[in-house]
Amino acid sequence: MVTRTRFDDSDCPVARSVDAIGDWWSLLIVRDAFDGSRRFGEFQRSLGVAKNILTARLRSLVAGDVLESVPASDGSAYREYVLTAKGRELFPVIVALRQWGEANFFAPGEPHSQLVDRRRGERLRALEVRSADGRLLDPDDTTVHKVSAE
Amino acid sequence: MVTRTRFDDSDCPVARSVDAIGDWWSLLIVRDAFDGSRRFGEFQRSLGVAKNILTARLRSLVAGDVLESVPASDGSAYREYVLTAKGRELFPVIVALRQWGEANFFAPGEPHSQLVDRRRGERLRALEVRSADGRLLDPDDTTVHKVSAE
DNA sequence: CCCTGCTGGTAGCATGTTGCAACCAGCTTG
DNA sequence: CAAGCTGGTTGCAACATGCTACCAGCAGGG
Repeated sequence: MVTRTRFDDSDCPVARSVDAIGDWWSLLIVRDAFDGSRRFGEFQRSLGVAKNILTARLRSLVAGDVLESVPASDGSAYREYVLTAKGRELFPVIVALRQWGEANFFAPGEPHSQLVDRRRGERLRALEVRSADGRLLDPDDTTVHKVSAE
Repeated sequence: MVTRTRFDDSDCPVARSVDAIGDWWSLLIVRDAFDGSRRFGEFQRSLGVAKNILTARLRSLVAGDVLESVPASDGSAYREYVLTAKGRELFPVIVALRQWGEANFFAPGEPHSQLVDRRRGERLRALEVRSADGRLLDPDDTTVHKVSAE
């Protein structure tokens, strides 16, 4: 078999997530969905992706219950793609990638799109990994357990 | 051109991040690196990836300054791959993906690897997106600004 | 030093996936 | 009712992925 390796049976949640999002177009589609895009054409113009690819990605995101296809809100006969509850839970993932990109791929002052708090127009606080009792954690402060059953 | 589309000149930090990490394997390599893997063979056994693919991914991660290649710590003549500072900053991304996967792809009680606080052995707190002044934010509480120069 | 195995790759080939462009059917608006 | 939008599908060419075989340098025992 030469198909792309799948990770949907891995016991690592990271692997299953990566498998579900499928590819990077999918993540950018989700980003645009958070940003308000709903229609096929909106995604297509925003991303510049080929339409057949977009079709395939939207289908797989719908199949994976990240997006759902609903009747258009403007009353026309077309359809719209909106995030499901599961899809909205990807918000921290997108924010984390955004903050990593901002910190590492832009020169100081270089123009870029920025996610801000709507109420005050300010940048967001950097994401923090914390323990159950609230201590700030570095990678070294954590370890991976195999949980066989609980 | 039929090469995979690149996003390294996009003005969206999410797109540049996606471009830098490149593909699924890369993210799993980074996950393993956080988990303590250092040697080519460790990554290869852990991921089950073909060696030519692993070679290419390691090279691109090194080129992207996510990993660096250093002399082996055991004194042998081989090399090891360790996360750079930039690579360690991916920690929230991995944690976010892990939490999303845990919440959405495992039946209750289904065995899976789990990231825990080393000191207390407890699961981590869920990541929270917060405003600069500390309010908890939903996706709807945020909006994207184009910043032309600042 | 010599043989054997381990480590970390490279080379070649088959297949899958991506990207582009062309095409098309159903809306919908003047 | 005709022209253009919307949301696709199809075909083809190029590239990426996966598998297997191969191979060079190190390591360790005898």
